[in-house]
Amino acid sequence: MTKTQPRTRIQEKNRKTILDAGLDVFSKYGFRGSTLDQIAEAAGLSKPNLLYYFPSKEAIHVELLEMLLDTWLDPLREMEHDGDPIEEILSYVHRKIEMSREYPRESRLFANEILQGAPRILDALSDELKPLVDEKCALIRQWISEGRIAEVDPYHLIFSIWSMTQHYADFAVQVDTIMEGKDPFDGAQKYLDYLFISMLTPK
Amino acid sequence: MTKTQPRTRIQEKNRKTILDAGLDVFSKYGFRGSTLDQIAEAAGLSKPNLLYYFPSKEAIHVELLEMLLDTWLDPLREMEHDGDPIEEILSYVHRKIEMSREYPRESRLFANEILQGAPRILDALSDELKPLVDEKCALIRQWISEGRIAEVDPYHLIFSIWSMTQHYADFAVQVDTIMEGKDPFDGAQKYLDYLFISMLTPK
DNA sequence: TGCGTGTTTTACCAATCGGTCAAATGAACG
DNA sequence: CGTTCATTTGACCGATTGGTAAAACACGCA
Repeated sequence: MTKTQPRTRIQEKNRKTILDAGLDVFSKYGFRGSTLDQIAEAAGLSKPNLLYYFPSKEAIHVELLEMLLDTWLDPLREMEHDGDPIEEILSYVHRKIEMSREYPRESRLFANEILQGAPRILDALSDELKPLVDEKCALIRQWISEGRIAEVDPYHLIFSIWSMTQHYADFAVQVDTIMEGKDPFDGAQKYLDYLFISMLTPK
Repeated sequence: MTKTQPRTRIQEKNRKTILDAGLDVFSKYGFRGSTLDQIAEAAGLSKPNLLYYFPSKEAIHVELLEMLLDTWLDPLREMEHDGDPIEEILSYVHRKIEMSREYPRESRLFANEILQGAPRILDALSDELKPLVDEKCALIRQWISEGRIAEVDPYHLIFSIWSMTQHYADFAVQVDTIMEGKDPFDGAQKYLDYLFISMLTPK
């Protein structure tokens, strides 16, 4: 089960180059719509050279998805019982916004995979994502029962955080067309803060 | 500039069948990831037969996008100056939710196009979508200046409506995995009502 | 210098891609 | 019936697809 480690410095570098190029292409066109030639050109390598480092197109995609899932759920994991509930939720929103700003390609890669029916990630959604979401929803319900936040459906609360934050990465072209040059992220953070404070502060 | 009308009943029927099959395939795999063979099989027709009704793969895609845009903006157009601002906004949210429930494929087709950089729709975004959004944002600002809704950024307000409502169509696989069988739309509507009333009701 | 290992390229393959064409079929009508 | 036009099909095309094989190259090291 241990992953084969790159042995040389050049292998490490070229694998990273290929994965970065693959992220560029896959995040735009999805798995089926992407070609090895595109990835090869983006990486500045020849197509057979790609296949020297990865056994197949799918292997590149799978490795990208695995790397993605590893880090994608971290922000949610960090939402914990300790502090003030609303601050915990706002921090989670901030982390998600920051990820959309810093890693928009990863967000789009995920969106593309889900749009295509999540063929290579569905098991991970059931085995990793769902239990984590269930756990955090139980935490949110506890906050509600303690009267520390307003009574909202925790699942839809999480969906709304995901959708609004990832929207700025996944639909960046549309957002940029409408906002015309202005950076959307600062305004988004202020808006989302206000939104969740309004909704979650107990009456 | 007038569109060539189908002349016979059988043409009308087959064109509809092809467009429906194209919507199935394109909404899942995007333009580049979809093949004429897939569409032909989904339509129950032979590939050359498809090309008897449409000149090319792209022509099918373009016609789908044009049909989509025609109806996609209607819910926003209906948001008007007349009634109570919060009711107007909630009605818009309801219409958007209903479109995600009734036409999830159209939502995913749009999402795929935007993810791929909107190559066939970017002009329409600038020429049709942006002016409409600008107009409605001016309306929202007027409501704010009249003190009838809380002071929120109208652009991010619209983005948040789009993202949260379309999320239930675009990420249906993920939502279903987490909600396990339960219909998400009823809960979504209740949640979104509460969210926007909380946020928009003037203090 | 030569040797072995790791890396890259050239040439190539079968399968699939979007699309064409001409022939075959179907249906309406006198 | 025969004619005409709309429809469907099978055979095919060049380009592109993911992937392979083997030779060429690069480099460290004795």
